[in-house]
Amino acid sequence: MVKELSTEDKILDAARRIFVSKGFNGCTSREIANEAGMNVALVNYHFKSKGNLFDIIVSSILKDFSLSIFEIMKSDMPLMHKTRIMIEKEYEFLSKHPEIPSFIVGELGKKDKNFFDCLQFSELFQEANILSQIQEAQEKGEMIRIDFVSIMLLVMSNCHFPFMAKPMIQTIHSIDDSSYKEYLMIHKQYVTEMIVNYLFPNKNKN
Amino acid sequence: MVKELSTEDKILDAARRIFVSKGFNGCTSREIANEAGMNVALVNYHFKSKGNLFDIIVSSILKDFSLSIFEIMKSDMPLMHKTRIMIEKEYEFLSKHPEIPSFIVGELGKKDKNFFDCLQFSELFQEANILSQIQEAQEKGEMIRIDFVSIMLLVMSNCHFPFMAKPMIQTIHSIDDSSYKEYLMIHKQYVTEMIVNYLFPNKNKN
DNA sequence: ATAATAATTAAACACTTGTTTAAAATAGAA
DNA sequence: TTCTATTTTAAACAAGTGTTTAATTATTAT
Repeated sequence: MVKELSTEDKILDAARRIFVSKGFNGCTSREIANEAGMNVALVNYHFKSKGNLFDIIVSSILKDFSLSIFEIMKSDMPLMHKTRIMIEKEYEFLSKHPEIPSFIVGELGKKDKNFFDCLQFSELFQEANILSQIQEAQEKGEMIRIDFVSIMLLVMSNCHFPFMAKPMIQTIHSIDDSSYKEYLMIHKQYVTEMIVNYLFPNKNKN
Repeated sequence: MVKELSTEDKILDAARRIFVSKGFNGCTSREIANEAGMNVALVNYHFKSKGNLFDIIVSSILKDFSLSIFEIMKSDMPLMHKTRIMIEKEYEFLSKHPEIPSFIVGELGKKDKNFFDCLQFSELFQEANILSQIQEAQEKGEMIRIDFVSIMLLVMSNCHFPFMAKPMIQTIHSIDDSSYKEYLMIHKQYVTEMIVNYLFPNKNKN
């Protein structure tokens, strides 16, 4: 028993698939309508324009993208463990949505509109207890002195880039999609150890 | 005294600027011709088509992109120093061409054609003495056991991503281009220490 | 059932796209 | 100069673009 999606949801699903894989300028309204199995005019009937539809998809993606991270930030875990889990969950999320990093970098960088504003990072940081937790760990000497945004940049660099670099790495290694997934799981271990060792140099070995 | 470029070079320069900042589908032949200060038909007279011009630009960029790295690989330095210099030079190159990482990820990932083939990585690795150097360092216990491509992925992740993430970080930090450049220089230090500490855990502190 | 509203369609609209054509301008060689 | 080949231009071309219109179908409320 397949549950039938509403017309709007069908369009949103199709639009997300196509926008993510081809970009805003790499696809047409008709292509999205066709993927959703319906007429072109319906896309503009339910959503005002192609640009408006794109904005909706982008907000949706950015929301998904930031949700898992902030859930972990808010959680009540020791900072080192939190860092490990953050990397773990990020690889998990990106394994399900591997095109998102390339999409964000490729589509959101060159637009005039700034999509990142809507994320309201600062407020979310305040809400999470992560900032005071970092300060505390640094005062105790458990963590090196480094600002929060740099930490996030280190984590994101090592989580997102391996997914973006897939075409290149696959060419070098001559491996298929399945083998690349395995390769990513090994790389995740390297990344976790590297970052944790760097941020928490005095940690107990176990 | 300004030296006048040839028509073809003027078109190539304009095409590179526009392709890099807007992508293949984000710009038009007329836009490129206009940027070069000439007629549309001239672009197709000197270069067969928009697609052909794009291919030429991509090869040129990929060549620049891989050149500096391979020069360092081939050089006669101890492995740890080589790693430091590689990160240093990569940040230097990307500071001059900050849009290249986003361009490569955004444009080369979704194309049917595989642009990375032409780089012939394997042959270049053989030519450089880096592989045997790594093996030697690992047998001596100076370097952890990790394959070369993973090392490169670690280095590239931490060099390229910070340039791609510029729009996002600037939004979070509310900083201008100049401050972001300073921020990158600090981040480069973090990255260098983190990677070198991880790859060469028994190194002498100085 | 009937009227009113919403959803869907095919067709058309005005505009931009990459590319080509044919004429004009320029340069070089005889 | 005159002839020839190359370079440059304006104009046109067919195809594709996002969007709108007007007519048709489906749904809902009375």
